[in-house]
Amino acid sequence: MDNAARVTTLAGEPCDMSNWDAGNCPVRDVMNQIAGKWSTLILELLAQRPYRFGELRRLVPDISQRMLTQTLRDLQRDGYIDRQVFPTKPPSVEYSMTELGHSLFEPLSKVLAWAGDNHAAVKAARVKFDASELG
Amino acid sequence: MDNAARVTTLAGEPCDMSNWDAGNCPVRDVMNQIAGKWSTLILELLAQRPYRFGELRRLVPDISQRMLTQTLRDLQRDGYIDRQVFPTKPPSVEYSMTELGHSLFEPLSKVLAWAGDNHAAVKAARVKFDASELG
DNA sequence: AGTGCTAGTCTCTTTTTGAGACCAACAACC
DNA sequence: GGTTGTTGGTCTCAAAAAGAGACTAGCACT
Repeated sequence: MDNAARVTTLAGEPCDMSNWDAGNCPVRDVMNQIAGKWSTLILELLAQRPYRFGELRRLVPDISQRMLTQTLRDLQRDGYIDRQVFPTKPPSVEYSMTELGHSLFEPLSKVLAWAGDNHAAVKAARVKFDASELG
Repeated sequence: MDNAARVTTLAGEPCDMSNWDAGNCPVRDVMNQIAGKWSTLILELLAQRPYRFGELRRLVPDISQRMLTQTLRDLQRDGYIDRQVFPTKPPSVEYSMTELGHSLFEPLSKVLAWAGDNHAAVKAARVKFDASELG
């Protein structure tokens, strides 16, 4: 009943906000996975080439095995990466990016590039904000 | 000492992974804010036009006031949005997107558009994954 | 016989998030 | 002049998520 209850997103898709749950709004449903603390990092690595579990763990030193397992499974569930088990001894598991994953990573890499280019500006904004908080 | 300890990101910036903490790696430092559950939603709204606190709360029905306050303060701290207090009675607060915010939103909106375009494919992948889990 | 590698899982603790009450100042209504 | 509503928050407590680290099984190498 709010006259602003219906809003058009920049994606061009109307998004009924009075009925906004995670499964209904594409932005929330898709982004809630990508937005995980480790997801973009893993996607960035797998966009280059396939990696094995242990490699990823070593490349991202401060992720726990538990969260690496979970992040990989979530990304696999959404169709961004593939999991392939090789019957070596001990068995090894290789993760690789799917076509869907690559198509997501194309726009996503632009955001990552922005982050690299504007990291200094963001850090400067933080310093300024924190200084004004003290006064 | 790992021969893969140094990796080049697609952003073109070398990222020393043996020294990878949140403050050192631009991707992690910047993305960890954007990746919040509510951040992209708020950015999407503020990219259209300025909004007041109460408007945002009504537009995103299932965010708690606590998280809206925190998300807005985090986005403001990183320099993406501006907070302006008007001395009306009761005082009103308007949030608007800064230039930095708009420059971030340009690539980010592409990802959001991808989410809208590929929501069906992601949901299909989930159904397939969940089905194969049961078997 | 002992050590190490694989890709995880299980448990416990700490951090983050969510739900909801509470706040002060003023305006409008009755 | 007392009640109600509106503003943009904060505070507390419960629930959910994340981090730390021990533990597993099967096999290879020494």
